[in-house]
Amino acid sequence: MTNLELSWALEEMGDLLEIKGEEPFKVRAYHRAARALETLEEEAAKLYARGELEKIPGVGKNLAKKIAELLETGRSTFLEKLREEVPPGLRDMLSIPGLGAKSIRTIYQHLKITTLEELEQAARERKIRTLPGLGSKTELAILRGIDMLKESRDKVPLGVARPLAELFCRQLRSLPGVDRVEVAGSVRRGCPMVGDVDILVGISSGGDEALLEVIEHHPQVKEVIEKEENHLSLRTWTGVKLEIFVVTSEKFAAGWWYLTGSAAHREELRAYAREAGFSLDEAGLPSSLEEAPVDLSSEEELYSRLSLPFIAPELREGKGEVKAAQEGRLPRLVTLEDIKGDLHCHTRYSDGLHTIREMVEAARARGYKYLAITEHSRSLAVARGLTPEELQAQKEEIARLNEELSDFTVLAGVEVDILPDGRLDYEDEILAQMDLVIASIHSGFRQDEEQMMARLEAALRHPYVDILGHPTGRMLGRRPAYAVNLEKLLELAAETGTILEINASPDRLDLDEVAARRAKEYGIPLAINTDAHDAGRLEDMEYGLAVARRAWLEPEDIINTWELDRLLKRLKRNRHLKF
DNA sequence: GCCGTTTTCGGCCCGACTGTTTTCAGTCG
Repeated sequence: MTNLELSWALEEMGDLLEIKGEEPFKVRAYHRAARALETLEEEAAKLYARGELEKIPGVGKNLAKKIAELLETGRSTFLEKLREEVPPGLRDMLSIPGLGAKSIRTIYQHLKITTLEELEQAARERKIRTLPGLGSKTELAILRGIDMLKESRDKVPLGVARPLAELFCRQLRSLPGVDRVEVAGSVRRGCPMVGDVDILVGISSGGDEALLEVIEHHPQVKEVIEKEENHLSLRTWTGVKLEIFVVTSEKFAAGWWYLTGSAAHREELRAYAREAGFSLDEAGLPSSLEEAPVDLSSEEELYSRLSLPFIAPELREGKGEVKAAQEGRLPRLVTLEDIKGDLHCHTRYSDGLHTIREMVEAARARGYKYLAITEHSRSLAVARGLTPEELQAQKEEIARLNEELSDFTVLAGVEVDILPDGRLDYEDEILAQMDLVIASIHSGFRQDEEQMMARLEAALRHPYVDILGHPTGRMLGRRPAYAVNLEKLLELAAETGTILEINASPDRLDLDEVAARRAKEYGIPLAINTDAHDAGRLEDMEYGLAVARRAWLEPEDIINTWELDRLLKRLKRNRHLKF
């Protein structure tokens, strides 16, 4: 049994114990051990063979025994007993924001509901509000939560799908007879949530079954869903559906275009081609992977045969990109090479993992010219928000570091909380001394639109707030956006000159592409920030870029593509200064 | 449940917000 499977088993035990009403610290012990197993470098089976299971942090005598049983028999009597006591369907309900173990127990005891479907029906029939301790707000939260879960059902975040796709591509490339391997589909288009991962393999001679067999037995593969001569459909242990297609190399270019999609883009392009008098065969537009023509050298050629410039995969959504290409209005999309710095990250001062120096070194290694350190403010106690004194100390450390560095600038920033009443979590005098201020909402998510907008408006009108962080507060598949009126927010940002963030963390991607494109129409500058809590996560910039590119944004629209002095001049706080 | 002793028991992150009820329990970050 793999570490991941062990981790899932412990996770499920923890969840079921929680619903059962076990004491929170016991529940946490299971969850902590599950996380430890998930991130464990070595296979637990090897540790077990050496009698060293208890060396795993968070694993003691009891859990070691349960893990040992799982490793030996592939089953757990404890888990099976728990499943008998607690209907496993209740677990899904834990993912509904605002609904916890106690409420789930109440619902189960009174209504005998065990699945999300039954729960949704009960909520629609207004039965939840009749239960003790539950009311109409909880009922609404349930309906909203189930809606959100439905949207992300059978989908994984790009942050999971893309690394997995790249892993399989690397391994496929190393196989004999393979000329070329590329990611296609929604991963290539940079979609924030992905249903399946499409990979195209180009081989020198037809139908190599041995090739697909190797992949079938890859350790990441849990099951084979479907197997044909030139197509393999798999599910990985992490629940991702993988579609691998094999074509001969001369069909690769057309096949790659076809498989990248989207269906809407293919249709838009076909319609254009028909109208412009091209025959589709001549143009090389396949209507299936099998029909991919053999005489196409690249996607660029496909577009140029239609007298069009290359259309980047992120734009291929059938949202006017073909017409724009025809009229020469395609954007010059922002790329990683354009990015000169990151304006939102955390260090050990608050809830980050690394020191300022370590973060700065990582940013320099990426070729950046500047990095803003932006810790949490006092009220966010769980994230060890900084006191004014700690903030001052950090500012001094940053100043010392800047003296050392000749080719790089560290900005002393802060991510200040917008409190539920609209005030900011630091005094103005403190904010005035910072190089850069991000304001974000981390509490009071359930306020109604009026309260929320009043709060956001107060922050945007604040003279020292430069950037609004993760503007809608959504967490992909986990938490819906708070009650924000987007149009009003954009109007306010435009009016007050406040920069809006595209938070690049793959858990957030907030603003999303629709809002970001609207922001551009308003002339609002955007910042793509990773919000990195460790040095490695600075790499999340690529996910923010995917959003920006899908939003048709150009380097000019993104302030962290600008040189530092230009960026600083643009900040609200500096507009009165002369440089 | 685990862990580290103050070594076999007590602390473990804990305060704030929300909804429900009417003084507090449940949930969350």
